[in-house]
Amino acid sequence: MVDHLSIGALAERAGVKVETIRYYEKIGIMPEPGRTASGHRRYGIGHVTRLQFVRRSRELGFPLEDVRSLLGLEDVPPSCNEVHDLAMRHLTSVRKRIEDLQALERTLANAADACALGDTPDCAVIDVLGRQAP
Amino acid sequence: MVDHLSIGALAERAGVKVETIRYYEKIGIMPEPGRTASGHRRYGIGHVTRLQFVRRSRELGFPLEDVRSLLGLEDVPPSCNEVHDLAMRHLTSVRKRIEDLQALERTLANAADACALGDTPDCAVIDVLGRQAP
DNA sequence: TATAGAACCTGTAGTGGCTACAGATTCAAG
DNA sequence: CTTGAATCTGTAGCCACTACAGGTTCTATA
Repeated sequence: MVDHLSIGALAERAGVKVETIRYYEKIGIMPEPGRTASGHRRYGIGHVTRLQFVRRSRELGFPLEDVRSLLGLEDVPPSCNEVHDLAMRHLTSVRKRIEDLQALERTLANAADACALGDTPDCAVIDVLGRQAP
Repeated sequence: MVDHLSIGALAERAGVKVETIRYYEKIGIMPEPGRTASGHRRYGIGHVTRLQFVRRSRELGFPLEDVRSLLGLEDVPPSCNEVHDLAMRHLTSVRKRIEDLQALERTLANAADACALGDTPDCAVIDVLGRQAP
């Protein structure tokens, strides 16, 4: 079975933009596909699966370097333990980002509330921004 | 009173890196300061206040374009209403990011849990990444 | 006063993860 | 055969810095 998908068809199937596919190829996340006589890329089902994997990993917030590891592009395909570790490290950083954003959300919401109530002489938001500590 | 702070002293006082200050100057967030005869920048208290405002705004996640507005660098200093609107729009986007990250966190945590329990034949994390929908 | 090393200067390139564009070629439908 | 869509390559831009190179100047100590 010969690869028959154009880059556009692959893009549609995997839910990724054409330019992104070419970018992934350039940085080695996607393998160089076959070409038609005139130079157009041709893809097969394996490429679809791989690209979907990459997309899903990205949606879950893994940086491309992690995706590289997950795909086994560094040395060998990673063991389940290695993958689990990677996922846990990522999970930790996601949780940290959530906490940071929640703190930020509270500060912002408080300032905006005070502003709406007009209980500071000037603008409460500007007020908060001008203060030293949160 | 003459400006007497070096860029390093300003950086320390405002909690911002020296390079960042020069960058802010280049893009017009910070005004061009006075210079010594030999060309070193000299800053005053006003610069400290302003830079702290910028830093705090950035810590609260406002993009530099918003900071520009908040500082009144576009046209006139913004009214309290305009600031409030800006803050609310930003708050909405922060809340959206929190929700997205929380959904992501659940998916990741589930996969990692399944992995730890070993209740999928292969690696549960890889499994999740390979799937179509969340 | 000599000197070492810290701090400063400018300008440029790199980061991550794409996205957008320019200018050319090729494909597919009518 | 023609037209318009898709593809090709290569480069520049996005955000908000950060890092570096290669130079000058300041400051503290001997």
